[in-house]
Amino acid sequence: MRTGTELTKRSPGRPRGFNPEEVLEKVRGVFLAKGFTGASLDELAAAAGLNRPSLYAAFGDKEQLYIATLRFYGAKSIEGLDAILAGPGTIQQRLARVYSAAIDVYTAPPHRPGCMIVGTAAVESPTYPRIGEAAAELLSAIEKSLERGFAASDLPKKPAPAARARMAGAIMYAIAIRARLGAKAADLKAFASSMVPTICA
Amino acid sequence: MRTGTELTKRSPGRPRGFNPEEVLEKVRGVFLAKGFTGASLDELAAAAGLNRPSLYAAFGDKEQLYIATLRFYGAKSIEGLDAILAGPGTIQQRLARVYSAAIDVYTAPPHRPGCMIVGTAAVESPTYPRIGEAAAELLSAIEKSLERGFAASDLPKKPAPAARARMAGAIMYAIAIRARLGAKAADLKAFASSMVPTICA
DNA sequence: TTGGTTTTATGCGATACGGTACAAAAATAC
DNA sequence: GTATTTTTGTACCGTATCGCATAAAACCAA
Repeated sequence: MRTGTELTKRSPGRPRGFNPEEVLEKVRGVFLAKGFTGASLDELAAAAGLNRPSLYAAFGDKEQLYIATLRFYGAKSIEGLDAILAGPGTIQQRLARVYSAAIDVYTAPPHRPGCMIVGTAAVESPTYPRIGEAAAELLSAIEKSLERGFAASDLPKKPAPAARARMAGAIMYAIAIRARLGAKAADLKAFASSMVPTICA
Repeated sequence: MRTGTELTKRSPGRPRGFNPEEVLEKVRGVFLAKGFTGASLDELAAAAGLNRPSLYAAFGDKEQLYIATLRFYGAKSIEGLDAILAGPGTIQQRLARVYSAAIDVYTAPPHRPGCMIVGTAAVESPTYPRIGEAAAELLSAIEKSLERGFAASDLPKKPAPAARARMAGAIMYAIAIRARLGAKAADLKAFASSMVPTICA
């Protein structure tokens, strides 16, 4: 590849040996399994395939790294949510697909991690308010996505799409909690299926 | 007081200088605010008003102390739940009272701690399976209590009381999460009020 | 080649943590 | 009173932790 075709302007000095987004994805697994306080920088650096000073230089301290990971994970999740809600089928079918996909992720072996926001960020909120704020923003964004889905559906406008979204979000968070506490995917899917008609009533 | 009137038979050796249940109550505040991993034995011992060896002798290691606290807290919560559900009024009124009381506790200053099970136990489940098991048992007991309330009500038997209880529990867990992430009590109460008719439909 | 700049890698250093050993204290049993 | 038993308090040990200091490595510019 010729230099002129490269869009990324290379700054002087030694280039990074890693892609920041790939690092966030690898680090996410550790935070998701162990939580913010339970994850050590050694584990995080090992999972990312680099050493602590590199992590530190790229993302700042552990709290900043966690928040960056949380936001990255949240953005990806909302993309997936929007994609399913914009897909084919009735709103009931799409909502059921949202829950099914979420439950598959939440109950993935070996850790049944649930959701990173609900399962790991919430506990830190009193001690690390910035984590709590970021998590609250993400839950709000998730409910906004659901609200768009309901608003674009043919459901009656009472209850309001925002009210349906709060309810649908609440069911999602509860599923995430129960998944992390060991609930079986089949039970969670049965519960979700039973809730879809109620949310869409 | 004469020795004969004392029901508790004193065993030989120096008596304890503390009441175990009172210690669990004091320790609960630290676990609730900081979580299991985030709470240090120094903080826990200081909150309990005793020193680490005494804590250790009475309750075992930190994990056992946390689980004892969690079970104690859960039992107290379920007592309160049963009491409200056995009180006067329609099931709708009683359920609304349950949520209102929970929200008052969940949003108490200064930490807005939410629920200990949802807010602090869930995160530890992958790393400390016994904590996860204890937490799952408590959620199950909470839903059993709700189920008893619905079964004893005059609501139609379809949906089944157990299904109503799962839904009511899910709403409770979601409220606990949002409380810990900073949601205002008024917003949570409005949400809970909007859900009561749906749960009791 | 020489100099400037940024990223790596090793390693350190101070602290905090969980858990326990050990001796003093406070009660009962004889 | 003496012995026994249990709890209490201090002090300690080994380890894990976070964050950084320092120097080598890898790139660009001239």
